Amino acid sequence: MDQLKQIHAQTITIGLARFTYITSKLLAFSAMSDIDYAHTILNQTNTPTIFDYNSLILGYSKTSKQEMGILLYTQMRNNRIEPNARTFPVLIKTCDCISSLLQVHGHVVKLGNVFDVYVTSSLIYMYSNLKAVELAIQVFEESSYKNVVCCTSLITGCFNNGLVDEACKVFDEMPERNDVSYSAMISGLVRNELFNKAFELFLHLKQSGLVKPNRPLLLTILTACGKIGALDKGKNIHHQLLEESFTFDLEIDTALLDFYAKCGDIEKAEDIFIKMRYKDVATWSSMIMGLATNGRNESAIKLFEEMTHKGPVPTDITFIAVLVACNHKSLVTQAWCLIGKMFKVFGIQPGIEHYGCMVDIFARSGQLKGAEILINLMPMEPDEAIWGSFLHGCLTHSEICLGERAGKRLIELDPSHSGRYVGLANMYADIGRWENVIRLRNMMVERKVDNTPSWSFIEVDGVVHKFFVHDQFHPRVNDLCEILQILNKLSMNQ
DNA sequence: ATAGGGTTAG
Repeated sequence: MDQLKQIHAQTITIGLARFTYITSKLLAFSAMSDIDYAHTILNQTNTPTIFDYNSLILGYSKTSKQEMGILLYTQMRNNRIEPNARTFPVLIKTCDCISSLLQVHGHVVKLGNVFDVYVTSSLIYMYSNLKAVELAIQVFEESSYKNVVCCTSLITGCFNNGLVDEACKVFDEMPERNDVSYSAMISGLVRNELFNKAFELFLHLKQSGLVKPNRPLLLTILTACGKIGALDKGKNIHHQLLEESFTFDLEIDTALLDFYAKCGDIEKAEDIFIKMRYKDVATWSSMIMGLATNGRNESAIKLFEEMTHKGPVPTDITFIAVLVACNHKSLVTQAWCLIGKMFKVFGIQPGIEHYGCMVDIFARSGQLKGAEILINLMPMEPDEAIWGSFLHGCLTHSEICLGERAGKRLIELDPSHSGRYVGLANMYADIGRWENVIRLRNMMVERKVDNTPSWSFIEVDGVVHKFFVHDQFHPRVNDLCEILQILNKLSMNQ
C-alpha cells in the first residue's frame, strides 16, 4: 500500500494524473486493500467516471461499510453519471436489507439495458442471503438465460433457507457443472446434515474425474468428517491436501486441528496447534473447544487464560468453548463471571448458547432455582437444549415438582412440539410413573403431534450407521447391546 | 487502454 501511495504521488508530480485512466487504475487497485484511501482518490478527482464509481462500490462491498454503496450510487446519479451493467452486481452486493435490494432491483428493471446474467446471479445470491428465497427463485425462473453461476447461486440460496429438495432439483437439472457448483452442492448437503449424500456425491465426483475437487470442497469434506467422527475418511482428505500441494495456511490448518480434535485425536490437534506460525481467533477457539470436549478441561481453561494475555481477542464462540470446559468441571461461579466479563469487557451480548451452557451448569450442580430464574430472565425464547438441561437437572436432583411444572407449562406453550412431551415423558419414565408416560403418549396421538425420533450415527469403514432410540434394525444389534452392557458395567465400577 | 456474479476453517 505504501508503494501504491508513492506511485500516486509521482503521477501527480509528473502530471500523469490528468490521464484519467491512470488515476482510475490506482483507485481500483487501492479499493481492494485500503478503501478509505481509494475514496480520497475519488474525492480528489475532478471528473470521476463510471469506472471510478464501480471500483469504489466494489471495494465497499467487501468491507463492513456496506451502506456506502447506495450512498455512492446516489452521489453518482446526482453527478449525472449513468450506471451501466457493471454497476449493479457490485451495488446489489452492498444491499443490507430487503427494501434497499428491492429498490436497486427496481432501478435495474427501469433502466432495462443493464439487466444481464451477472445481474441475475447477483440478485439470486442477495435475495436468498436476505432470507427472501422465494424472490430468488422468482428471478431465476423469469430469467431466460441461466448459466452455471445462476444455478449455483440458487443452489446455495435454497440450501441456506432449508429448501433441500429444491436445491437438489436445480443441481440435477443444470446443463453444465463445474468445480464450484459441485462444491456448493456438497457443502449445502453438509450444512443440512445430509452427510451420506454429501460423501456419495464426493465419491462420484472423484471416480468420474469430471472436475477436480478444489480447496473449498476439500475443506468442506474435512469439516463434515469432523462432524460425524469419520477419522479415516478425514485422514484421506489430509493426504489429498498434501498431494494437491495447497499451501498450508490458516484455514486449512485450523480445519485439520478441529477435525482431529473432534475425532478424539487431541494429541494430533495439539501438535498442529503448536506448529502453526499464524493463529487467529478461530484457531484458538477450536483448540479450546477441542480440549474441553476431550475432557481436558483444566488445559482448556488455561489456554483461554493464555489467549486473553497474548492471543487474539476472543469472540462469542471462544466463550462457548471455555464455558463447556467450566460445565464439565461444575465451575458455577467461574462460568457466571466469564459471561459477565464477556459482556462488560468484550462487549459481546450473550447468545442462546451461552445461556444454554449456564442453565446446564446450574441444573447439573443442583441449583434448579438459579436455572429457572435465568430461563425466565433470558431475552430469547429458550430452546429444546435449555429445557432438556433443566428437566434433566430436575430429575437427577429429585426436583420432580419443579420439573413437572416446567414440562407442563412447555406443552401448553407449544402443543405441536414433540420434544416438549418427550422431555416430560422421559422424566416420568425415569421415576417409574408409567401411567403418566402412557397419558402423555396418548395425548400426542390425539393431538397428532409429529414425532420424528432423534438419531445418532457413527462412521465405520466409510459407512455411516444411523441409530434411533430403541432401534432394533441394525444387523448386529445383539452384539452392540452386549458391548453396551459391558461398557455400562465398567462405568458403574469406576 | 481502466470496472462485475456462484463454493472455503472455529
